[in-house]
Parts: sequence; C-alpha cells; structure tokens
Amino acid sequence: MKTVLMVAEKPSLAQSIAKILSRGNMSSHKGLNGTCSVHEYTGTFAGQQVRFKMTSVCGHVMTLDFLGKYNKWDKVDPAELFSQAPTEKKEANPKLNMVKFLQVEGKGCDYIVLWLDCDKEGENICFEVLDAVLPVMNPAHGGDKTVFRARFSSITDTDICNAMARLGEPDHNEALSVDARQELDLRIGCAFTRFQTKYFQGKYGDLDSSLISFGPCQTPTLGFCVERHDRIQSFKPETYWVLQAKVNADKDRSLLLDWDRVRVFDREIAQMFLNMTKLEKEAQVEATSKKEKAKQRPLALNTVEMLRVASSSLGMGPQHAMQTAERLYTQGYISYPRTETTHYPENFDLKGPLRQQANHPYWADTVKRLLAEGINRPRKGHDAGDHPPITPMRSATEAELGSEPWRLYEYITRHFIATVSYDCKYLQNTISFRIGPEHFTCTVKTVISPGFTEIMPWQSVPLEESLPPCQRGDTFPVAEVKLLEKQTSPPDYLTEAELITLMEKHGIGTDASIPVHINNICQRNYVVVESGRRLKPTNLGIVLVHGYYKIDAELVLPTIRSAVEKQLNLIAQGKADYRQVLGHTLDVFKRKFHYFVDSIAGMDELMEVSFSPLAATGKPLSRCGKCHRFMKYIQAKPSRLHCSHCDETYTLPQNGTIKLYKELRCPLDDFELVLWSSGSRGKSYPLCPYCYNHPPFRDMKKGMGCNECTHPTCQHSLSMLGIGQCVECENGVLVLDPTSGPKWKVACNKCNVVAHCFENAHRVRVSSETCGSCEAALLDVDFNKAKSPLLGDETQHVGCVFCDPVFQELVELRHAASCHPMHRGGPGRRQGRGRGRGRRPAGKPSARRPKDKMSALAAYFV
DNA sequence: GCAAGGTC
Repeated sequence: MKTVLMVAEKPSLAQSIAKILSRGNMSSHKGLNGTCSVHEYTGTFAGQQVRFKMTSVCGHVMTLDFLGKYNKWDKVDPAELFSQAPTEKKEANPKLNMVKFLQVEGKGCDYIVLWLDCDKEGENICFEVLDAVLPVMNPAHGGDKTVFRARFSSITDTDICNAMARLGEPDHNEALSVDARQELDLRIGCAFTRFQTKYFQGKYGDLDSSLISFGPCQTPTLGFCVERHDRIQSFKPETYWVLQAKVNADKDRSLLLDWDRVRVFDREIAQMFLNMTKLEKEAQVEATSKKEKAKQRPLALNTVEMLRVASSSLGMGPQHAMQTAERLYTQGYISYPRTETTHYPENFDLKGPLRQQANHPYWADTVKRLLAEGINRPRKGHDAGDHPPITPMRSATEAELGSEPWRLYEYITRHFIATVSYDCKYLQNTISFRIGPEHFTCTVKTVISPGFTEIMPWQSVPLEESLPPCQRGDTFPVAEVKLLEKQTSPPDYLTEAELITLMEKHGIGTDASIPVHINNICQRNYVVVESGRRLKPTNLGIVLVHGYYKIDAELVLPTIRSAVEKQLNLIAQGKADYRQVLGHTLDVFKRKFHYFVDSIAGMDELMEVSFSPLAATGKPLSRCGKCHRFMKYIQAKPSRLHCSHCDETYTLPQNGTIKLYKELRCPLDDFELVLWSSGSRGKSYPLCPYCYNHPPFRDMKKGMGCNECTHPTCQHSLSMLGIGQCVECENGVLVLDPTSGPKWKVACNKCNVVAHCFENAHRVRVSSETCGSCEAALLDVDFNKAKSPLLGDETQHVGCVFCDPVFQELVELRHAASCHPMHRGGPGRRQGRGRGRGRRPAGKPSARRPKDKMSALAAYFV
C-alpha cells in the first residue's frame, strides 16, 4: 500500500485536519522530537487505497544566517554584509530536530500533501519541508505527480474536504518572495545594527543599551513613538473661550447647554458673544428631535484587537498578553490566538461554544437567554483566510486559570458573547435653543435595549436623566450665561494600543510579530512603558530617530517596509525576477548604508548632547595590566571596563555584579582580577578582564572566567579549583567557589548547578589527590572547632564530596542529586588523570558515562 | 551580540 505524507504548519492543525479527514478514525503517536505528532489512517488517494500520515512542523524549519566567520563583529566590515558575506540556511530550532524528524517520517512515502498555512510564509515552509523530505521519499513512477498543495481558508469540515478534493501545487514564486524578504532583512538589519552599535558604544559610556539595533520594523515602530514625543514637545497651548449657558428646566433641575460654535480663539469676539446673550432672560426652544440610534456589537475578535484591549483595559503588555493567550490555547480554553480574521465562516458552529458558557456563574443568564431566544448573526468582518476569530472553547473560572489568564479569558469570552448579541439601542433626544442670536443644544441618550452592552458593561451608554418634555416655541428661563477660558492641551505619549493600530495600518509586522517589535524597542531602552501603558521614548530613542531624520528620513519612515513589500509582491505574483529584485533592493540599501556611514557625524552631534564619552563614565575599579593605571567600570549596558590611558575596552558578563577581587592579578597579563557574582543563585567566580576578551589558550573561548581557564598552575584556574563533572550538564565541571566561605559552594562552570557544602568550615582547598572511585578531586576541609561535624576533636578531613560518607552528609546538590554518577552506580570518569595534567578538561564526557540517566538509575537499583 | 518571520 502506498503512503501519503501530509504536513501542517503546527501540531494542533495536523490533529484537527487529520480528525476531519479520517472522520475521527486515526491512530496517533508522538514524533521523535516530542513536540510533533503523527496521525495515521487509511483512505483513498488518486483512486487507490493508501495509508495517510498526517504530521506537522513548528513554523519555519529553517532560518537564514551568515556563514559563521561573518558573524565575528570585529573581523568583518558591516558593509560586506550587503553582498560579499554568503548566507546559509540553518535549522530554525535545532532542539526540535525537524529535518531529521521529517526524514524519518517521510522515508518511503510515495506522495506528499502540503497543508501549510495559506500565506506567503506557509508557501515558503512548503519548500523547506520538500527540501528535507523529497530526497528520502520513494521516486516518482514515470512522470507521476508526487507533490501536492492543499489550499484551505478555514479549519472546517467542508473547507478541509474541498481542499483535499482539489489539490494544487505549491507556489514557488510566493516562496521566493519570502526568501528575498529574509535575505533583505538579514543583510540590511545586521549591517546597520553592527555599524551603529560599534560606532556609538565605542564612544559613549551611558547609552545603557546592550545593542543599538536597526530593523525595517522596529525602527519605524520607534519612529511612531518619537513622532508623538516631538508633537508634545513642539506643542504650543492656545487659549480659547467657550460660552456656557444654563437654563432652568423646573424648580430643582437645570440643563447645561452646548454652544453650537463650540469655541472661539479670539477673546474679544468671545466677549462680544457673551455681551449679546448674557442679558437674555429666556432661552427659546427652536426644535426638538428624537432619534433612535444603535451602538454596534463588536466584530469578532482577532489578535491585534485582543492585544489592544489587553493593553488599554487590562494593563497587559502585548508580549505578555500573547503568551497568556497561547497558554489558554494550548490548554484548550480558547481557539488559536493568532489570526487576522474578524469574520466567522458561514458554517461555523457558534452555538457550541456559547452552550459551553450556559452555566458560567458570571454570564449564565445572558447566555441562556441568547440560546433560548436565538442568537444574532455576527457582523460581517474581514476574512483573511487564516484562522477563525478568537473564540472561547471551554468554560473556565478564575480559580481554575489564575488571576491574569482569567482576566484575558473573561475578556475573550465576553467579547465572543457580545458578537452574537444584539446591538445596543438608544434614543437620542435633542433640544435646540436660541438665546439672543446664539444657538445652543442639549442632548441626552436613553437606553431602549442594552443588547451586547449587558455582557460588555464598560461599553454601556451612560445613564442620563431624560430631557423635560417641550416643543418648538417653548421657553426656559436662563439661569446663567458665562464665558469659560480654556487652553488646548498637548497630546499624551502614544499608548501601546495606539501604536498597535499604527503598525497595523502601515503594515509594520504581523499579528504574531507586532508584540515582538514593541518588546524590542523596550528592551533596547529606546522607550519605556509608563503608567497607562504609554510609551515614552528615552534620550537614546529620540536621538536615534532625530539622527535618521537628519541623515536619511526613509530609514525611519513607515514606508520603508511597505516599499520593500511592494517589490516582494512582484516576485510573489511572478511579475519580477527574484534575483533582480533582491539585487536591486540590496543595492539601494547598500548606497543608503554608505551614505549613512559617511554622514554619521550628523547623528553623533545629537548623541554628544545627551551622552557622555567613555572616558568620562564609570568608576575606577581594577588596574590595567598594560599601563597599571585604574580602569573604569561602566555599569550601564553593555557593562565593561575601560582603560582611558590605553583607550581599550574590555567587555564583562552582562548580568550580575562586578567587584574587585582582592587586588589579585592574572599571572598571564598582570590585569587585576574582578569577581563576578549573580544575585539569584549566589554563584560567583573571578575573571581576568583581558583573558575574558582575549582567550589565552587554544581550548578557551571568548567570555570565559577563571573557572573555565585551563592555566595549569594559576590558583584561580579550573585546573586548580575544579572538582569533577557536573551532575546535570554534559560539558560542565563543578568548581569550588573560593570566595563563598563560610557557606562554601561548588558551582558548575557551564550551567546553573550550585551545590552548597560545609557550612562550618573556615578553610576549603582542592587537593591534588583524586577519588579512587569517581575520580573527582578530593577536598581538604578545616572545620570550626566548635561546630565540627567530625568525630572527637577532629577538625580536618580530606575526602570526595560525592563518595566520602562524612562529606556526603554535608553536601546538598541543588538539582537532581540522583543524577550524579555516585547514584548511578559506579565510577563515571576515566582513570588516571592527575592534577596539572589536564585533569578536568571540559567538553569531554567520560567514555564510561552511561548513555542515559534512566538506564543508569536502573543499573543502580539492580 | 545583529533582522523578521514562523511556532512551543
């Protein structure tokens, strides 16, 4: 029997589609990566009985990057990134092992049907899947077609079955347009980012951003925030005047009237209007009107609207809201949360989800009434053909979900119920008045039927007292006419919700990536989120945008994205050649880049005003090994040491704190050591600023501290303080933290493992002896006399932290102690490597180490 | 260390 491999874009879709096509008659198992499942069933395909295997990828299989050597910032001129630097496709998520997984499942299959999302990205993923799978599939017999594309616009039985009945071919042009986009984004983004970062971080010490990034989405996003800032700055308040009239409706009620001219900006003219009306005793009713009006129920919910409301009404940032929605989705409470669509398909079962809510303590009454009296058809929205609007799938309570997820779920559910509710109907009563020559009106709204506002009370029409009955020609006594002096006020900073709207309008980012871009400009310290989730640009953000305006405004205008996208669409439609468009666009941006580099002084002038040069920032901390003068420690991101005499900068670890380490020096370069420590885990190790940036030995890499240093005799090195292989990670070594006494600690030099040991020792040394059974270095411990855990008057003991019965009691391994070789039954290390002969080289797991932890445990329990 | 786009 032949086999048909079918691939969807995500595991959940593979399952839904397989369920529909197999009519629920399928068998499922997890794939080798533990994330994707394979659903199998038999059916007919091209007139024959076949076995179907439906599975999925997880988004893109591949990602684009430069060849390794072009990722060395100090060795490559960013200008080379526009053309010379070759790119390669790498697996997007190596942990998922997606290529291998696809090949295992695709091996021996005869046909492939691609069920990727029906957008350009999906089309591109089709070819990523084909690249992985075609080489292992059975070859086609005599011109037989083997590759098919299913096109569907919703995950409903009819759509999916129709797609299966009318299979087409993947669209190569659409896929190519995505390839072009990837390459453009990579080359342009990285070139500008590297140049800016190196240039400005090399000059200023207080930018407080780890990266001065540029991108065709993030930069215009920042641009919107700065544009609003500029409008606030340049705002000049204007004085205006409003005529306010009050009439007596009856004994104890007066009506406030709105002036038909609204306001005037000339004081004398305002005074003239006041003079013309203030002596009038009566207000004449000129007309009355009663209009029935409706407030429309909301459109079905899509992602950006959800994010807007989450930010503006729930105070949840887009990134956080998206993560929360995703959890609600994977737990089955809501439908897929990434969708542009605000329209339910005609055959969508609206009553099913609604029935789920019929017993909910908060809205059972509303839902039951809707079910009994009939629901209203949702308004016609936009159908992007991706996924149905966000819909609650299962009833839930706050206790079940927890406070934050509940608030989002509650909103989604109320919104859904509102979309099948009726519009809110209200009566708008207006009375038009004349006082002297001037006209005024008074308007009042009264609700006829609340409709959807019952379930979305924050949308209700506010309660107002109805107007007194009257008709044309009636008069009311004027209680007061006065002139109010007011001032126009500046706009406020952009709210996240407004920013999302702007991004959507200008096509910056997608529903899934909008939160990422907003998050980016926050993380880079270009904007900060203020109260009310308003985005206030920092000096850095402002200077960057003003700099782009000065040099090349196109770099920050929202059109930068849409202009490129226009070109890409030509590729997608087959109207332009991929190579030509790519080459041309790269050429344009290469020119822009060179012009930008040549004109960078213009932006620098702005930087100078806001930021301090490297030499003027930071506090003296440790001595330089070259000139022996103090170097300054710059704490602001990226934290580093700067020697102003040598004009050299040495980067430091980015998290945690840095202190001088007892004025001890590195034996290799005479630099004073500093001590890095992280608050959360209480981990610390010394490092040499020079070695950290210029690894002294071949087997070392950039960014290594003394706890990874292979110096054979230095007292701070891995060779001298290392104890044995880490209990959790593959390549790490547990190293004694010489500063941790009196609560001594041993920490892995690669992962987060920290072991506490010997609370009451005043001295701990790593001995040159090794343990006979596990080959770890022995520890030589001097305990406090009064608190010694040893028998009798003993205070000193030498032993293995893992195997010695005395020490074992005193050592507490933070993580999974049962994984240690000691508990796995027997020695886990090679014999015969003594100190000074590279006893503990990192990165070489022992030959005798059991393959997996379960078999090790099993061995132990036998 | 960089972009933006998928998705977990």
